[in-house]
Amino acid sequence: MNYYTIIKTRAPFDIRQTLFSGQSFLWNINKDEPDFYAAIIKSKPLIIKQIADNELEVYAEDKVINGVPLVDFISHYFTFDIDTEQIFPDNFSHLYPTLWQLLTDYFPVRIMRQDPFETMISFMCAQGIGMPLIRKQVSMLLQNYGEKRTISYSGKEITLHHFPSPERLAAANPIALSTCTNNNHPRARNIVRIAKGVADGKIDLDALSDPLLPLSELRRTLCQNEGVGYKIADCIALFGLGRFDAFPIDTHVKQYLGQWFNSTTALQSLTPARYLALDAEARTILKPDFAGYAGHLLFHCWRKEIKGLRTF
DNA sequence: CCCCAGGCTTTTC
DNA sequence: GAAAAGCATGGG
Repeated sequence: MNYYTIIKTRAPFDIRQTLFSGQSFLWNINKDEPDFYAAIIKSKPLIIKQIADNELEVYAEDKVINGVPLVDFISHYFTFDIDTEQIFPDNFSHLYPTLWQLLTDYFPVRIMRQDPFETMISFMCAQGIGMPLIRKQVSMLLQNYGEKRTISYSGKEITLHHFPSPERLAAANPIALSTCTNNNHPRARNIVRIAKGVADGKIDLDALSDPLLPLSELRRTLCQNEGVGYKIADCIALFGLGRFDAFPIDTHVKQYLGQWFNSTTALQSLTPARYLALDAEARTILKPDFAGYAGHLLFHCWRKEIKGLRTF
């Protein structure tokens, strides 16, 4: 870690809540020093330490990451260009004053522009299990299939792992990989299969990153893969493809749509048809272009404030 | 043995 | 076509 810089954000930013809001399962908190966060991003180790509400210390090996100056890369990665208070409609605070009060604690949370493949695999691990178990699965994938990297930071050696490449997961034995998927064999099979698709170029994540691609088409393409339905497809779009209009609907989102926004559809079981109906409904409550971004803040707020669930 | 946890696929009407 | 049942695993 021979390069170090300070980044100031315009609005308050909470990296801890951001990293552990359930959008990323890659970043690790060092148990001995709970104040810094480390991960390998674009093959480059990064260490980030929050020193004030709007100030970060960033340690890297280079001033440039993925061909972009470090400060610009981090600003883009954590979407510092987005003002999270402004992503809600103008009349939102008047329509839902009690909710708005709860939400103010969550404006320092940002959605990250994560790697598409990493997001795809991570969220395929997220069906019907709790969030701590999802973290465990992804960290096991890193340990068993991700390239190991040791770095030194403040006099200590820290071990990190790359997220496994598509080629590496494509070559994995599904039975062996199932130790990383909660012993769920079908899930392991689907992960290996989709990794092969990406490695072969049959699934073109760069093409899917085109911001002009209609959301419905993007979702339809992603759903052609076994193990990916509407919800996972929308998560890949939102967290991995920078599509802040994508609005993933899971059990928690369904619950808050019913409770906070009086959706009657949300009170019924979540069928594909109702998924699409709720998706349309959410766009009338939230700004369509930022429905998913706002939805993630609502999701995190709902889980923590109302359900009292832990994310790590 | 029950239910729940950031769903998806197959069967059935 | 769409609703209902089945699936899959660990933890409380």
